[in-house]
Amino acid sequence: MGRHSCCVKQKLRKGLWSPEEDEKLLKYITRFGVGCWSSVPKHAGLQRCGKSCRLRWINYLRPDLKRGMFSQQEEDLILNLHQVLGNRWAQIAAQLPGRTDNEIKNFWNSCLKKKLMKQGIDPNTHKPITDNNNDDVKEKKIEFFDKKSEFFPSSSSSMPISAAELEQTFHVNNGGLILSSSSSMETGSFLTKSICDPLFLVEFHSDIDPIAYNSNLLSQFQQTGYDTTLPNLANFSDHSGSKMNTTTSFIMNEARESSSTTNSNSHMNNSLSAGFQQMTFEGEMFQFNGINVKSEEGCIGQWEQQNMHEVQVNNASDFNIYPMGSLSGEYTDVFHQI
DNA sequence: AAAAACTGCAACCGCCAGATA
DNA sequence: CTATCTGGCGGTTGCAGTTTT
Repeated sequence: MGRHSCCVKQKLRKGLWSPEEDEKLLKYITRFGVGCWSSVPKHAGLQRCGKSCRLRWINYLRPDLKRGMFSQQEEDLILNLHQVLGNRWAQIAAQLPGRTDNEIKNFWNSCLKKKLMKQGIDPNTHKPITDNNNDDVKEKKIEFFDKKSEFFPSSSSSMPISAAELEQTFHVNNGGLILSSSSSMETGSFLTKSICDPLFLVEFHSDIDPIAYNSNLLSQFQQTGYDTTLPNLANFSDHSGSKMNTTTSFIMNEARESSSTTNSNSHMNNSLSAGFQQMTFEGEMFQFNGINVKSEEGCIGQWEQQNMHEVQVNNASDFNIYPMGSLSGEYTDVFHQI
């Protein structure tokens, strides 16, 4: 009650730190280490409050800070972490070595937030911005900026004619995996679907053997009733931004209870009958969860009674893989014929 | 060239929880 | 048990540099 702010005392300096002040603080911390911040100003000869010293050290002087722009990988990670954690900047920063909560918060507010809004995504919920507030409405469509040539540089002559011709909607309650594009998604229409995933936000890094990853980390979920089938990651890109060149296949866990809304214009034959659904991708370019991929000739994706969805693809470009877990919500699903 | 608007970011503020007297 | 102190956190502000008018 009635507690004074730490900087209330008249003699304490405020505002930007001078190089001299930085030097004093750096010298002191280097020599004595981080301890009681309230005593630091006195011992270091600074006219600052302890809180200010702490902040200056954490956000600027700490030797392990990473400087410069955020990489694409960092940006992707922040987006995914924010989707799970919300504005818990300290927790997000803990996953990004060398970055501070303040830095990430600023980056979010000045850049990422605007980016998402430009894409028609609510930065708070990470869901498409809707015309109404009815949470029961599962299918939301967003029109994106017409920058098709950026995203599909090699197939401009066969661009989608309209969103109506492209979209295929269905609900999924157990997606099993989130695949997210590393570049911003700027064309076409998005549809949302529910997910509940067995893994919790683990990134694949280049130094992780994806096969070992599958076998080791998935085992703990196999008693939970989740179907833990995951893609063969050996041929997928790691998070370094390299591209997948080889033909590969993956199995996508699909809905436990699935329902679909078919669209006769779609290239997919997607039926609700008898619990068996099949999607055919015959050498087509399409997007899967924001990934720009091309299916192999004659490839058939099946969405069967067991709720499995298998698609063979090749020539995917620029994507990252995020297994997410213990998360119920909605995420974007995209199927585009190019 | 000058003023206004915009942007990025460092730093402050107030609140909270845990520790301590 | 209560009051106070301290560190940590997220929201916000204000400044300096840049871009636009």
